[in-house]
Amino acid sequence: MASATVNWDPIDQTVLANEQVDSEGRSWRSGALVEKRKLRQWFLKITAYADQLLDDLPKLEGWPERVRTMQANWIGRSTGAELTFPVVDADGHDTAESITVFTTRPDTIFGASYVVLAPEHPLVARLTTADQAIHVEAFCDLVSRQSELERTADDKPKRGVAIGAQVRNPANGELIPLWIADYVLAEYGTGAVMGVPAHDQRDFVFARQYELPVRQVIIPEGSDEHAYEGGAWTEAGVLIHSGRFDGLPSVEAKTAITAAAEAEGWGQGKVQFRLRDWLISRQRYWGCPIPVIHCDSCGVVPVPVEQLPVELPRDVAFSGKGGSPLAQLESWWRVDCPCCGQPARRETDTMDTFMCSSWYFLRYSDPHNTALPFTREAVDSWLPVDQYVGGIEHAILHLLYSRFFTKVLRDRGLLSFDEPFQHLLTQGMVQGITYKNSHTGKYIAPADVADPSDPRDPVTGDPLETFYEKMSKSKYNGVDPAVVIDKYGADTARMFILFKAPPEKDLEWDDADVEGQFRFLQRLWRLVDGACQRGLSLADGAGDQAVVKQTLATAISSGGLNADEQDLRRAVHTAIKEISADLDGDYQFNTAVSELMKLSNAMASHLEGCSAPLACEALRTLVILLAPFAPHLAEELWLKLAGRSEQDPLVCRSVHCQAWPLLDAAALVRDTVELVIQVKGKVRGSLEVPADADKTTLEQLALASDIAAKWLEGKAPSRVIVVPGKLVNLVP
RNA sequence: GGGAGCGUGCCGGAAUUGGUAGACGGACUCGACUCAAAAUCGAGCGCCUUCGGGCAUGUGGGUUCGAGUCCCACCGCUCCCA
Repeated sequence: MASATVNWDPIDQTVLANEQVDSEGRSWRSGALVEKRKLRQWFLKITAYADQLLDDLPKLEGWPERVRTMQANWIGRSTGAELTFPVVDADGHDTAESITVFTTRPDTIFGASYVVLAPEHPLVARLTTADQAIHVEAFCDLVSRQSELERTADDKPKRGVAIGAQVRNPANGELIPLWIADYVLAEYGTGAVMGVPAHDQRDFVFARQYELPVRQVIIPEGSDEHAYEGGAWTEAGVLIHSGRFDGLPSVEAKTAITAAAEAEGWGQGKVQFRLRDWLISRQRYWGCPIPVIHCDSCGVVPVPVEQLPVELPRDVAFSGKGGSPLAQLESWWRVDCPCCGQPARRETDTMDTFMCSSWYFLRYSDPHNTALPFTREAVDSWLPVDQYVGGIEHAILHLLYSRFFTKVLRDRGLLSFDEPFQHLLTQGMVQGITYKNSHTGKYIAPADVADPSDPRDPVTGDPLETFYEKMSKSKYNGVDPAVVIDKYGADTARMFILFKAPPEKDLEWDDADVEGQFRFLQRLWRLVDGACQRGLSLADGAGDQAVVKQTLATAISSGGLNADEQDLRRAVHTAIKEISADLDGDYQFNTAVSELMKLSNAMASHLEGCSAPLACEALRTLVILLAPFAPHLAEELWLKLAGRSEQDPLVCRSVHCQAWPLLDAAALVRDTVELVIQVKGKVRGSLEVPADADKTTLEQLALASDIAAKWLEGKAPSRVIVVPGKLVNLVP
């Protein structure tokens, strides 16, 4: 528990963790502009795991690169040094006070021309001189009303004020002024920075504004001094004006100056993280109560194990006014201290919602256990999760917290793995069609748009902007899957969603495409219905592997398969191959559905020319391949084809209990293939050639072709590239 | 400003990882069926063309027999961090 400046959501009347405040300084839940407040709150020490959380990211090979990058940025490890600047009195003598700054550029210390404190820094009040007090107070007041974003954004002016005191640069003994400025934050590092205008852009802007000296101490290697017109020189280089470090490359100077500081007692190497401890206190009713009791004599006492869990009261009144309802329910919070028995007070803060979601997946391994959340045996046998699916919005909230919990539980010996999720799929969002009147700025509901091909404002008649955007009530662009399910059924809805876009991309919801998917399913029904009319049936295992194998054996002795049969078998086994690959590994459901469409198209043209066993193989395969995508229709078709008789009580004969079709690679082989003839890399035509022709044969065929005669004009090519089964490239 | 990713027909999107760009679907056009419409079926559908072909995957270069795919620079968009 610690006192800290926290993010306060004025709408929800609760505090928030840093991860829950977006880049505009707004609450992830309410959207309110977050305020800063000083409160005593509970934290989890996630910073103790900062190194591990960062260093283990490369292990997560099944995660999207960008999620790993986002986490790395969020943790934000920077290596540098803490350097101490003694505060001097009016006569220039060192006092007992000193300012410690954090910097990633100890190599630039000889260029420090001032030191800046955050306005909230505890030493500000004590060090401010009398003549500066009024300015300092006014400035601090101004800054307290600014958001973190306003204070630190690059394009915002940097403001500050000198507080009157001076410090001594420990590297060269120079006396430099002490300032406070809005761009220095109390929470980051030590809340103090050294100002090196020549080599830091913010310091440069600040120094120019307040006419502070700019002294260059690093120059580009092998070049003259850098002139300060554009701004600070922030790249690596060679040191100058740095005493005994002159001539040293800046990369080496970082270590050398840090070592000197350590030896002489004015600094030390330091690794700094952007990650802060996780603030978990919430002033809400809904949440798991933080299980501690506050006793005047014993202090903070954990609720004894036998009294856990602490349950929320049911007789609570929701006033809707500020603060937690629990704090207003004395009958709930008044308890006796478990240590001394004196009257004490139960903690009324509850835990952040992300606490529970950080380990819920572990509970799935042992859901009926009433004594423990899970046993080690159960959790180790089921976890880590093979494939996790979630939105990109969890990239640094839930997915970082869950990793942290897993590592803590591992260190407590409660489980044996380092990372909770092996593969991560960040699925896209459904976006609805959105109409906006750009003159009035108003959004128009699709139902009010009379003609979607020429959308106009029903009131003003203005032409409307049309685009797809994340669904939002205020934009009237929500889509209700229930409407589609009612009209077309769940199978159509599923097929549409899977086909329209790859899973990690946003999906533009378009009613016309839903209609198209519905047509495809109807086409499948007619295809199977037609087959049934012609007497085809899957009863007694017709069309399964063994039967087909026998048919093929017989066919070979009696002249082989006809053209329809060959084409159909190739289509069937291509579909098996492609759909199996699409479902395995990277989930490419959109191309899997398109393969189903191709198979259905091939069946429409070839089914009637095939013998019954091969037609049945195609029908059986189609329906089984369809089953994961359109489970209801697939079962109906299976029933219709008498794969399962209606009276058959055995559920195991359902299409969903059938073995996945096996690929017969021989079916993919063609007798002849189309050989593309290129001349100088350009396609000039193609030849029908035997599939098993060797390189020499292909070259000869290509050279003898009309295409070669026409384009080579009788000359022999200087080079011939042959890619068997694909192409021949003739280079004149 | 730093980082990550992306850029392909009218649209959503494919492309065995360097080998016929535009699969599959939507939209659109034409035809068949129909009194008519819907549905269904068939055909067409990147651009230009003197009908030989030429040009096309954001732009400009490069590597290669061959580049949507690899390399360099630039432009634009999205997200994350400032």
